[in-house]
Amino acid sequence: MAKAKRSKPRNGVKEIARRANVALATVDRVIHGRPGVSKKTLEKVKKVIEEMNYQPNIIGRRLASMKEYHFAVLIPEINEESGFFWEGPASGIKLASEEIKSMGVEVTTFFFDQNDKNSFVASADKILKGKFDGILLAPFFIEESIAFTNTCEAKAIPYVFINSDIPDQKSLSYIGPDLYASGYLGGQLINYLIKPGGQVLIVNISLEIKNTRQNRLLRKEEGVRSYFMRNKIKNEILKIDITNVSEKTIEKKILEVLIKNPRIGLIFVTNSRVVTVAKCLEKNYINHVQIIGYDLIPSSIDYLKNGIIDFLICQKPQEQGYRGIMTLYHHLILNLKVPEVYHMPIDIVTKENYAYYKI
Amino acid sequence: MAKAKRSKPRNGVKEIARRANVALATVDRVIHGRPGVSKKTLEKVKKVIEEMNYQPNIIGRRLASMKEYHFAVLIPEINEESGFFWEGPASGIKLASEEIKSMGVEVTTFFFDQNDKNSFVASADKILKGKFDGILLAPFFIEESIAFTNTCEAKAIPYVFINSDIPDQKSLSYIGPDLYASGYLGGQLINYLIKPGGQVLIVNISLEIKNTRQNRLLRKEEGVRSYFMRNKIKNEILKIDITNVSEKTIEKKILEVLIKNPRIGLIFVTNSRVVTVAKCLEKNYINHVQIIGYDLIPSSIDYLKNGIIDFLICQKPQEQGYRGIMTLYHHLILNLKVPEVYHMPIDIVTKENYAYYKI
DNA sequence: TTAAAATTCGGGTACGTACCCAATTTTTAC
DNA sequence: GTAAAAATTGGGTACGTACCCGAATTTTAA
Repeated sequence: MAKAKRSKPRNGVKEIARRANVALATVDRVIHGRPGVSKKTLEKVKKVIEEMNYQPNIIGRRLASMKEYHFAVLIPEINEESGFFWEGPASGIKLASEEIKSMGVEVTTFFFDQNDKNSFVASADKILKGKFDGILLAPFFIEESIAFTNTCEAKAIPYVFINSDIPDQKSLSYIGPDLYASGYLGGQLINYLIKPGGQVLIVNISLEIKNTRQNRLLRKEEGVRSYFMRNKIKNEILKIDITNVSEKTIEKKILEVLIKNPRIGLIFVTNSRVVTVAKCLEKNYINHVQIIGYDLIPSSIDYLKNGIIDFLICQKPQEQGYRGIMTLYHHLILNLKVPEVYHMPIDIVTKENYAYYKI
Repeated sequence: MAKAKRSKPRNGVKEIARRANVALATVDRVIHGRPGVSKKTLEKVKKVIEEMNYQPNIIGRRLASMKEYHFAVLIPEINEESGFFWEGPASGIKLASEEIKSMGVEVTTFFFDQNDKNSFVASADKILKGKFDGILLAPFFIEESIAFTNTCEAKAIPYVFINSDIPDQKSLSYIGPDLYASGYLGGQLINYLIKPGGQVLIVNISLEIKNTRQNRLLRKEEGVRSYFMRNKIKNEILKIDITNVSEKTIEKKILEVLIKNPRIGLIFVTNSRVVTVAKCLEKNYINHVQIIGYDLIPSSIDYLKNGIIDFLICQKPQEQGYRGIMTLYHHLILNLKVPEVYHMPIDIVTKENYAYYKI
C-alpha cells in the first residue's frame, strides 16, 4: 500500500510518454512542433497522440507557461460625436476582461477618432508594435483596416471584426449586426406605422457617404427598400443624404424636405443621428411625423419616452464587445471552435422595453 | 548569477508566508479557515493577507485541488408538451458546459414532467443525493421548489433560479424574464395593432391557473392591463382561462368566445400555447383576428411566417441557460460577484427578425 | 579510427496552490 | 516534574505542462 495516489494516469503528456516510451520533454517537443526530434520518434509520438485523442489540460498549461496573453482592442473614441454608442461595446469588453483576467489575459483598448483616418492608422501602428496575441477591431475605415489586418495575417495574429465586417478579409470571426436584415426589419416596422398614402423619408447622415458595398447606412436603406419591393408596399420612399453632421445643417435640411413634402408621415434614420432628427421635430413642434432609427444610446431614451421616436433598431452593443473578447479567448486559450460569423439578434426597442437593454 | 528565476514573488501564498514568517501550510489553513492555527498566528496571517489584498491564483488553485465541480440542472422535459421551449435553455447550458469543461466543471441535467409534481420531487431528491456543488433550476412547482431549495440552503449548496423566480428564497441569482414588464410591453404591441373599438381577448392556457403572486401567466396579464390603464386605452379586454390543454378543448373554447364576441380583433396568449390558438384560427379560416403570443419555438415560426401570428414576445431561452451555468461558475470557481437578478432583455420577434434568434 | 560537431533525448525543476504527515511546541494529567 | 496528549507548525509532494540543460547518441570531419 505504498503509493495509492496513482489513480488515473489515463491521459495527459505523461501517459503519452509512457505509451510511446519516450521522455516527457520529447512529447512536449512534438506537441509544440519544436525541432530536435527524429523523424522516427516524431511519427511514433504523433501516432500515440492521435490514438489517445489527447486534449491538453488548459489549467496545467496556463500554470506552466506563465505566459500572459495580451489582447488589443481598436474602437472609436467614446464621445458625443457618436452618441456614446461605443460605451456599449466598451462595457462588454470590460466585463469579459474581468472574467478572463484570472486566466492571465490582459486587454488593452486603443481608440481612434471617427473623423480622422490618421488616428486610426496611428493606433493600429501602436498595436503592431505592442506584440499583441489577438486583436478586436471595428474596421471603420475600410482601406486602412485592410492594410492593418493584412499585416496581422503576415504576423499570424488573429483578429476579430466587430460591429461591421470586411467579408474578404480572413478574420477569425465577425461579430455584429446583419445590416441588410436590420433594414429589412425596419421596412416592416415602417409598414406597421405608416398610413395609406403617407410618404416615407429615409435619412442617411454621415460625414462621408460613399456608395460602396461596405457602406453601413446604404446597406440598411437597401434592406428597407427590399422589404417594400417584396411586399409591394405602396407608400412612396423619399431619401436624403446629409454629409454635414452639425445640428444646424441637419435641422435645416430636414425642415426643407418636410415642407416640400407635406405628405411625409415617417422618417427612417439609418443610424444613431436619429436623435438629432428627433430633436429637430420636437423643437419645431412637428408631431404628425413618426420616427424610426438606430441604436439605443443615452440621449435617445428621452425621445423614446416622450413618443417622438417610436422604434429604435438596436444590436446589442454590449454583447458585441463581450463576444468579441470571448471569441479571442476561446480561440487562443481554450482552443474552442469559434463561429466565422456571429450575427447579433436584431432588437426592436420601444419605450416599454428599453429598460431591459444594457446600454 | 545562480538563480535569476526569482523575478516576481510579489504576491501569492508564498509571499504571505514569507511576510508573516510562517509556513505555507499555515497560510493555507488560514485561507481555508481550517483549524489548527493559534489565535496569534491567525491574526498575523490575516493581517498580511489583508495588507496584500491577496487574490488567489485560480489556475494554481484549480490545478492543485483537482476537485471536480459538479453542477446539477433541473428543468422540464424537452417535448411537444412545452413546444420544445426548453431546448433553448438546454442548448445554452450545453454551450456553457463545454466552455468551462476545461476548468474541471461537469454539468448534469435532470428533467421533470411539467404535469407531475412527483417527478420534480424525485429528480430533486436525486440531485440532493448526488453531492452537487451548485444547482440551476426552474422552480416550476412553487412549494416543492421551496422545500428543495431550503434543503440546499441547509447544505450550503448555492442554487440559481431560471425562467421564473421565487423572490423570497435566498437564491444566488435569478435569471429570466420580468414577466410583468413583458406583459406591459404586450400591451403596447396590442395598442399598435388593435383598431378603435376592437376588443382584445387575453387567453391563459395551463393545466393549473392558481391566482398566486408567482403565477407566470397572470403576471403577464397584469402587465397588459396595467398598460391599458396607464395609457387610458379604450379597447375592451376580455379574458378566458383554459385549464384543459388538449387541442380540441382549446379550439372549442376559442371559437365559442369568438362567436359570442364578434368584435374581438386581437388575441393575446400568455404563453407558447399561442401556437395552438394560431392553428385553430388557421383551420377555421379566421383571418380578421390578429395574434400576439409568447416564446419562439419551432412550431411557431410557420405561423409567424404566414402572418397568422404577428408578434411573439420572447426572452432569450438560450441565453438564460448559458447565463445560469456561467453564474454558478463565476460564483464558485472564479469568485466573481454575481448579480442577484438578471432580467433578460424582452425581445419582440416578428417574421422579419426571427431568424436572428437562436432557438 | 577517432575527435569534434550536430542531433536527439531525458532528467529535473518551476508555476501557485492544496493537503498529507511528521516535527515541534504547548497544554494537560498525574 | 514528567509523561502523555493535544495543539500548532513546517516540510514535502502532487496536480499537468513548459522548458532549461546536460547526457546520450548519431553524424561529420580529419
